[in-house]
Amino acid sequence: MDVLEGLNSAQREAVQAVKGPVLVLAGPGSGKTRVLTHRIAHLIDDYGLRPYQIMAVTFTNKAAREMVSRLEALIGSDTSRLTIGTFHAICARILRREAEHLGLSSSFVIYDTDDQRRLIKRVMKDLDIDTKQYRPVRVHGAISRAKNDLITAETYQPPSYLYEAIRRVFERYDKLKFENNALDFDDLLLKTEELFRMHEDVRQHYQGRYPYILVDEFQDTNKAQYELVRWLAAEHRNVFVVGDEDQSIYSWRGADFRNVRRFQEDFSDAQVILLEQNYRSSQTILDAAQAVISHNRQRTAKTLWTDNSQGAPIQMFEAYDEREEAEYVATEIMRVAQESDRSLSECAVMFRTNAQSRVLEDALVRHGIQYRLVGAIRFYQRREIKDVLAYLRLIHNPDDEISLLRVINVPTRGIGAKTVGQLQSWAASLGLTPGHGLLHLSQMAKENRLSETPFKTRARRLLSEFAVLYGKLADAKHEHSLSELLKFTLEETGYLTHLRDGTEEGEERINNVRELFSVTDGYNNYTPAVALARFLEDSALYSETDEIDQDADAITMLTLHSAKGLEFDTVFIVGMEEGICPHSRALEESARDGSALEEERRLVYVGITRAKSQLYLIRTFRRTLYGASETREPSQFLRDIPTGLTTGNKVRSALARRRTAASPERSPTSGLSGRDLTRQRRAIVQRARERREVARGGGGSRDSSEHRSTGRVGNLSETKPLPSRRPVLPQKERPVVTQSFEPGDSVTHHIFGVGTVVSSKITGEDEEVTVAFEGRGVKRLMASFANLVKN
DNA sequence: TTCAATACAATTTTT
DNA sequence: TTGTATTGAA
Repeated sequence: MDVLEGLNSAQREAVQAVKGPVLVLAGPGSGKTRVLTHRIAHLIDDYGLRPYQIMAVTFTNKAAREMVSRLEALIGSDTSRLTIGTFHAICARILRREAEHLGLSSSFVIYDTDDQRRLIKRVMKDLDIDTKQYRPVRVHGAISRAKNDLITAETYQPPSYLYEAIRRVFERYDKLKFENNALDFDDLLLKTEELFRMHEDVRQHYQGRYPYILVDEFQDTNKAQYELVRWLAAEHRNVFVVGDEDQSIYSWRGADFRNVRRFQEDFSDAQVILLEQNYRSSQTILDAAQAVISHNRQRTAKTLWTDNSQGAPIQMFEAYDEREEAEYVATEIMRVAQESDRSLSECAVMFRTNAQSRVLEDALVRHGIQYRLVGAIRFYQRREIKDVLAYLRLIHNPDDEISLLRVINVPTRGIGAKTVGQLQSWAASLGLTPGHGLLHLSQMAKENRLSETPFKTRARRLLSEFAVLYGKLADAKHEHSLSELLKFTLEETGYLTHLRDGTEEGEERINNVRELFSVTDGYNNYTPAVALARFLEDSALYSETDEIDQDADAITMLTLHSAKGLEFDTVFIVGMEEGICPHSRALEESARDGSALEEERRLVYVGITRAKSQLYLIRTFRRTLYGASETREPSQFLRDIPTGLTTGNKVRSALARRRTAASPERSPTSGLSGRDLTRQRRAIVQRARERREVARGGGGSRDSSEHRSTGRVGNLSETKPLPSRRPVLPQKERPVVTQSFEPGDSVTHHIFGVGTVVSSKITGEDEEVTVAFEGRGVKRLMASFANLVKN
């Protein structure tokens, strides 16, 4: 198949510019992903490159996966040798291979934001730095930003004496992290850059290995990433970067769209190709987007154009308050869906802050509209998942103190701060990390040498019990498959029992943990040790931001940030008010420096350009924020849009608004006082939520797809369960409880062997069985997990 | 050590 | 208003 077929001339040019540096400036909806995949296909099919000579960097794992599948459809040849991934994933791989050059162990774990903050807090406590004056979050931000700029603890120059404390934290944080055999997200980039800079032979190896490099979303690279690209491309200079300054919305994470300019300076012979034809939006929408973004000063002007028709005017609406706003969105969605016979999946509601989603959810539930909330609480950030992962990480890497501290008293074992402190100093006195100290302790316990330790009776007992438990888990990693290890860990630690607190939330947490098995099952082909390492790596770098299932008949609710890269037929942007969009923080900052406001404008630009044919820009007259209700001003960005492109501009009088808000057709419960109305509505939402619970929990198939993914999915009905939204691995059937156990029953467990049932009780959907195993002690097991067989 | 009361702060989040 | 982190009593 001809990979050039169906491409316009600019796209074609970009695909065929094989040699030398190329910069593609790609407007929204201009087919840049298409260009990237077709270019790779061209390199392989027509140019005769081997897949392993190409490195393609994307910004999310999801984008990488998408590119692979598109590519496979395009060329059908083997893509497994291609290097496609995020900077972080590619760097992690390189670092593990080259660990020895940096004095690292290749089994390092990767600390996420949460781990980083915990460690920073600890460091601040150690250094006796006031966490009120210096917020750990801020300190972390400062350190992370420095690292993104390739600044290390040694080269960090405190901008004022206030920052001297931060420098000290930075130094100790890095040192401790090293002792924990861990790297944080930022280190992955920083250390790889260091590797290339300090080790010429290594650098040459990778330069030779990857003569062709492609980078997507180049406007969102930070300095570290920029330098990495520079090192890699220095030899062959076949570097192809794609970006759009106008869509740079992550500067607060260290991204610097000026890298686009920098690229043109550093590679002065770069071909610059503009993709200006928009295939996505109506003329009206494109015009509005251009009108908004043209007010930014720091940008290269572009001439976006489209062959698409003028399309419908942009619908403006001022609601009385956020409830009416939500109500309006819900009724409009129903109207649009009915009139145009479109799937709900063609609709999206976007907002600046996550806090805005709640009222919307309520309205959608009331109207029975199915929705998907992107990026609520991410699966891997859930407490229960992080706890379990911390156990596995500790099993993998005993030096990981952050993980140890996380789990040492979860479930509560009576090991508090004081005992932990004793353990730390005892281990330190032996020259061990606390994790290795525990392993040592477990050995001593076996040899009856606990009296040689300084711990007092209670602490000695509790600590040694935990040490023995940990020793057992650590031993188990060599024998069992990953899923078995996970199961063993859950059983031995009693973690699931700990979660089962009788609340529905507890059940949900248990289900989440169970969901982990569907992931670990995918690693069972590897040898145990490799499986554990791979799994930890993948889970650290994997975020299922939005496994958006395009087919599900549900609308999508998401922040403007997470909307980047997506498109919808109809888009609602709510909260178009000063203080929300642009956000008040940005307004404060822009008093000193206009760039914060420019980024807010880009955010709106991104939002607008997601829409294909219909756009709604909605604001309120009055809104309750942090418990206080205040009148609001329309967003300044609305003024940028010519009135000729819009409709519904009339602002009704305050009186009329109030009447609308309480009008009979909107409120079936009219006649009630405001408070009663609220109560009534709450009851309705509550009932709808309960129905949802029933739909998910009760009866036949226990598809828990809505828990598995990042976001929540609302309004699941019995008849239409959403398909699984975690495409990573196929879901395995959970063992169903088919037996019930009586005290005295003799049972067999595949790890613990033969035992006798002591007691059994039905809890929720499961059965909790207490069994005395011969020589292995008394265990409490979940019947659905344990696969107990009656003898 | 644990749990409940209280204080406090509050964007955005590709890794 | 809401969620989380810290503090103080049992």
